[in-house]
Amino acid sequence: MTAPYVNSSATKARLLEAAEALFIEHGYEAMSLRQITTQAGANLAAVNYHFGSKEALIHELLTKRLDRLNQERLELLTACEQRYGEDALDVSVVLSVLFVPGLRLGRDSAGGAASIRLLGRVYSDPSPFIRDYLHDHYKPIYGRFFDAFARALPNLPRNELGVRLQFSLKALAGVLASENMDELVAAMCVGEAVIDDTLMLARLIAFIAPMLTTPFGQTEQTNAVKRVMELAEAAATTADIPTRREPSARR
Amino acid sequence: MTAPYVNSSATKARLLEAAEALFIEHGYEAMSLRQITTQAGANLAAVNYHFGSKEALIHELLTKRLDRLNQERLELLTACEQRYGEDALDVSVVLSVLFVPGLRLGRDSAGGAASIRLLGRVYSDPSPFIRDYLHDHYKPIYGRFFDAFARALPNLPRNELGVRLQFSLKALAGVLASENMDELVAAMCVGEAVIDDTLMLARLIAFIAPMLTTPFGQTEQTNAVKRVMELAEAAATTADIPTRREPSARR
DNA sequence: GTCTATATCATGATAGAC
DNA sequence: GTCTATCATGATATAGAC
Repeated sequence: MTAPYVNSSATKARLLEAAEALFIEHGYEAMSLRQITTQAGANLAAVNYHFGSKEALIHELLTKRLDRLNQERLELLTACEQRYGEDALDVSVVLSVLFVPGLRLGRDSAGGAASIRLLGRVYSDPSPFIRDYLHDHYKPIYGRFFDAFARALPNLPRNELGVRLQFSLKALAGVLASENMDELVAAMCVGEAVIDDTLMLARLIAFIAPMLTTPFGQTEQTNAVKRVMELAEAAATTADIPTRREPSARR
Repeated sequence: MTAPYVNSSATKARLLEAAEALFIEHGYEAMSLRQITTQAGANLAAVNYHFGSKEALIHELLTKRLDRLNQERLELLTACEQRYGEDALDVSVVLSVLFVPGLRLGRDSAGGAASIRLLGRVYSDPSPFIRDYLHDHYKPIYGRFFDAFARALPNLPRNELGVRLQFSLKALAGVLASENMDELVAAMCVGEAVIDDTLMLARLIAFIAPMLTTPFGQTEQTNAVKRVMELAEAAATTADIPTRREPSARR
């Protein structure tokens, strides 16, 4: 019911399809109207006729995908809270709520697993147009999920949670944007009986969750950094002045 | 001694400086020769005269920075192994060895903290030219650090270590590429007496290390994913067909 | 409504005067 | 070494034929 876009010609749909593939492959700046139209078997001017501009095309493309994605995320979070209780959700569950709709998005698309890379592209595309779009369209759900994480991590100050969320999201963006996600996923699940979506998401969450849940103190890391810094300083000085005897060494 | 580049005119140095700033700010594709030359106060043809092409300019820029950076990383790793013993290095120390030279790189550059963003740009730039460059110039040090991590994590199979390293590096790239690294770092260190490099690196390592050290099993995450998936399926079916009883779903 | 042809602009690169 | 002038190419966007 409710076909995705009703008032569109076949070429318009093909343009969206081609644009999505090229966006995933090359990013916003690097994809040209020529590539889009030739890959869609349409005329060069087709994009401007059907959408008005390149930006408008991408905007429609992202809106069609991400707005629905975020809507599903919100509904799923509400459903989880109603089912299990607001304060009973742990970090893994909230992360699942964020990731499961992304997987479902990839399911009904042509690309399949490639649609997850669409998310990675969007998160990491350097074009300001894409950044602004993300900023605007993620604001509404950010606060909602922030609260969910805050309840799952009651001992974490809100400042700290904000920082960790920022880090986690950027780290996730880096992971999703990778060229060879498929190989990574395959290698990730080596030795497992079946490579299904559940396992893949579980591994991804097992990878991201520790960034949020790891305890506070970093005295161990501070000591490590200090020791290495001392060695680096020593090496830098002895590199210029070779007449030195200490075992600190210069290579 | 041995000045970095001896046979260069002043304008060539200014071109490199301007190119670096623009590369950090906008990335490879988005920076134009016109921007570079005007910002350097040079003529439009200056880049092609001094370097031969835009690619050659970036290549020289990156080589000047990253090759030295990686060299310092290798030397520092060797120094650490000699000082503390090959099998005594833990994950935090090896990560420190990777990060400390990056910080020193930023120290003597004009940009200061901006030079860390140079690394982020390089890691996340979508241009194939940059990707190829990274691939070629990081191969030599990858094996060396892989072995170091393998000794620090003796219970981790090599397959698994490879996957986790790939993930960690991509996550790090996502973090470093962020537009607002400065704010993040500031927020990251809120409540601390002094915001120095040591503390910043310690926090970064405390953030990255858990991805490598977190124990194996993900049954908890698998359960979370399964529960959320069930709710998602249920929501999807009831949304379209309110009169349905089976939980198997049709989409 | 759709596509052909074209306009306008910016890019990287080159040739040649000085 | 540096500059001006120019090239060929590819970018987005528009006018107008059918």
